[in-house]
Amino acid sequence: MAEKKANAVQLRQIREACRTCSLSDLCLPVALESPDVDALDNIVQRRRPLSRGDVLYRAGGRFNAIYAVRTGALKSMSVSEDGEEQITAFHLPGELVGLDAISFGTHPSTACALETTSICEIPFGELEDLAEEIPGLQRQLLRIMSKEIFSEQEMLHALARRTAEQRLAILLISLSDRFSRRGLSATRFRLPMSRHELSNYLGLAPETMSRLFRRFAENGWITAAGKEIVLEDPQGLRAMTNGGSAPVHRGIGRASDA
Amino acid sequence: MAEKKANAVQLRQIREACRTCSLSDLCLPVALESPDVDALDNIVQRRRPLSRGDVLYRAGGRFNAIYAVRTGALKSMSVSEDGEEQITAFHLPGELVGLDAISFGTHPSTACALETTSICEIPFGELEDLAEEIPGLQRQLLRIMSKEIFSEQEMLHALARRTAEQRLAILLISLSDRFSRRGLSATRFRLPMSRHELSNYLGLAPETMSRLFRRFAENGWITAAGKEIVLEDPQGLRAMTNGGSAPVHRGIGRASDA
DNA sequence: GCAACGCTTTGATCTGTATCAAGGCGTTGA
DNA sequence: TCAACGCCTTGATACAGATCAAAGCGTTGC
Repeated sequence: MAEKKANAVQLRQIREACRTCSLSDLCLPVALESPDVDALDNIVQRRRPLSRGDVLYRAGGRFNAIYAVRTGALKSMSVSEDGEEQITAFHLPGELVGLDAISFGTHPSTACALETTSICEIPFGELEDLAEEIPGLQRQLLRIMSKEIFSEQEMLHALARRTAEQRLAILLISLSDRFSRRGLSATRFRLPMSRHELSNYLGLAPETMSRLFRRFAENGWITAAGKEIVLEDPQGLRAMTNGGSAPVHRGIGRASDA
Repeated sequence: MAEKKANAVQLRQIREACRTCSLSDLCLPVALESPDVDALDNIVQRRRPLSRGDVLYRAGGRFNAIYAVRTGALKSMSVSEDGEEQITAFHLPGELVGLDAISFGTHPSTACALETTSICEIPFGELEDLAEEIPGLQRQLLRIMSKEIFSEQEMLHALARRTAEQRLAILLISLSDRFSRRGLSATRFRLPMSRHELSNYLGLAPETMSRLFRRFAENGWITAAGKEIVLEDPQGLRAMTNGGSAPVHRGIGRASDA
C-alpha cells in the first residue's frame, strides 16, 4: 500500500525526534527489527499543535488514547468542588500524558497546554491490539507505563513533608534532569509555567514562591530572569533537598564562597 | 499430573478468599473459563505468615515477585540518608504490594508487616510469560497495575496541601472504603498501624495526631479507643475533606446537633 | 503615547502545626 | 505487687509559611 510506504518514510524522519521520547523504548528497539515497524508507526498520529491554554482532554472525558509530548509542555490538573484548580503534574517533551485514565476508561484529570505544544497521539485500543501481536511489546508497555507513573509518584513523595525551600529545589532539579535527559541543557532552561502555576503545583502561596526565588538567587544557587533560569550551583540545590535537617540559607552570599 | 490436580482443588478453596482481592480481576474472569486456570494458579504461591516487623522485601533488593495481602497489613517505607524512615503506603487485605519495582528491577522501598500478615506471592516473570499466552490477561494486568498505582497517587494528591484535620479525615475515609470494599465494616474497624506510623504517613507530628483524635471525638465524628475506631458520622468527616474553605471544628458538639 | 490589566514582587501580620517538656496509663517482666 | 518501659496524651511556646495589602513592572490594546 502506498499509505504504508509513506508512513515508513515518515517514520525515518521522525525517528530522530523520537529517540529521546519515553516511547522510544517501545518504538525503537522492539519495532526496528520487525516487519511490524509500520504497524506501530501507523497507529501513532501527529496532531496539529496546541496553543497556550488549549485543552488536550478534559476530566471525565472518554479515554481513547495516550499522548507523548513532542515539543512544548502541558499541565495535568483537577478542579475541586469549590472551583479551585490543582495542578497535579507538568509534562515536558518526551513524556507521556493520559496514563492515569487507563484503569478508569475516563480521564480523571484535565490536560492543558502551557505553551505552544505539539504531541503524538497513540490510540490505546490499537496499541493494546498490537501488543498482543508483537512479542515483547507487552512487557515494554508495562514497564514504560509503570516507570512513567512511578516517577510522578516519586515526585509527590519527594515533595511531601518538605519545607518550601526544599520543594522548589526539588522541582528545579527535577526539571533540570528531565530537560537534560532529552538532550537539553541541565543548567540553563526556560520554565514553561508561570510562578502561579509553579506555586500551585508545589502547594505554596505565590508570594512564597517569589520570596524563594529571591532567596535562591541571593544564595547564589540560581539566576532567574522571569522564566529564564540558570542553575548556578546545582550541587548546592541538591544538598538542601536532602535530610530536612540541614540548615539552609541563613548565611549570606553563595555557599561556595570562602 | 497429580500436582496439577492438587492445585485445582486448592484453587477452588482459595477462590472465596480471592474474590475480594485486587488480583481477582486477573484470577477469576480471565482464568475461570480457560484451561489455563491451573497455569495461573500454579504460579501463585502462598507463603508462611509474617509477624509484626518482619520484612517482606528490602529497598535495593532484586525484584522477583509482586504480592497480594491476604490478611493483616503492611507498610511500604523508604529510609532517607539521615536515617529517618518515611512511610509511603499502607497495604490492606486484597491489595497489591511491590508494583513500584516493575520498572526498576529492584525494590525502591522496603515492605514491612504491621501485624501478623499472610500474603500471596506472584513471581513476576512467570506472570508475564503467562500473559503472553493467555489472551486478555495482558490487558487485565495493565489495568490492574495502573489502578493500584494510581489509587495510591490519588491518595498522595488528596493529602497534599490539606490541613492536618483534612488529612486525618481523608485517611480514615480511605481506610473505611478499603475495608468495606473487602467486605468488612465501613464504620467500625481496627487500625493496623500505631499513632506514630499514622502521623509519619500523614506528615504530621504524633502530638498533632493525638490532638486530632480528641477533637474528632469531641465533634462526634468518631469514637476511638486505642486502635479501635468507630466512624460515628462519616458524612461529617467526608464534608470536611472537601473545599479546604469549609470552616471546621470551632463549634462545640457534633455537627448534626442543632 | 498612555491607560488598563495581569503577573510578580515586597512588606506586615496572623495562624496552624512543629517542637519542647511533662505527665498519664497500660503492659511487661521480676 | 511493684518498677520500668514505651506509647499516648496534654500543655506552652516557636516558627514557617499563609494571608492581607499594596506597590512595581512588563504587555496589550487603543
